[in-house]
Amino acid sequence: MNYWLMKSEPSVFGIDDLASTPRKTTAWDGVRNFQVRNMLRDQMHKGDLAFFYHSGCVEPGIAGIMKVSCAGHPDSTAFEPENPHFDPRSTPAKPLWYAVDMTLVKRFKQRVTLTEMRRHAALKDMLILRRGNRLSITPVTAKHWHYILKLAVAI
DNA sequence: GCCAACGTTGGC
DNA sequence: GCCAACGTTGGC
Repeated sequence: MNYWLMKSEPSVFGIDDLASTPRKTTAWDGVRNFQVRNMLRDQMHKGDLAFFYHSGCVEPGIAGIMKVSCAGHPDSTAFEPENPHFDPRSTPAKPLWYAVDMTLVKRFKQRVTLTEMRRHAALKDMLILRRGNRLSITPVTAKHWHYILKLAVAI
């Protein structure tokens, strides 16, 4: 059982969008970074939990929890010429890019903001807090996961 | 809108 | 294989 943090810009797709999606489930597709591709393809397993992180907005932070409802599968948006994520290097026979399906577990009543996370020494090693980190998905340790859950309740 | 960080591309 | 140029991310 692994824990993850997954970024999305709420102006594109936020946690409220996921909540209003049928079965509260979406394909987490369009990732075009090889490091993240490897996590999607090889390391994210059904049942893993992930924080839904809002980036590129007024108050960046963790908005809630999702779970992996389907492990890595070829990202079909790469096959669609009309899709902005189209990549001719990827074919159904030899897929280059992968996606997972994510299902909403819960929305936090109050979000754990980036500012709040920075205030806690216990979280200082989190990849998301590291300067210049741009990976849209990062692994989260069990220790950090549970610490943030407590923050989410306490705030 | 600015800028740091960093991945990708392509010429050599 | 090197490295400059370029594009993207994302906090501020």
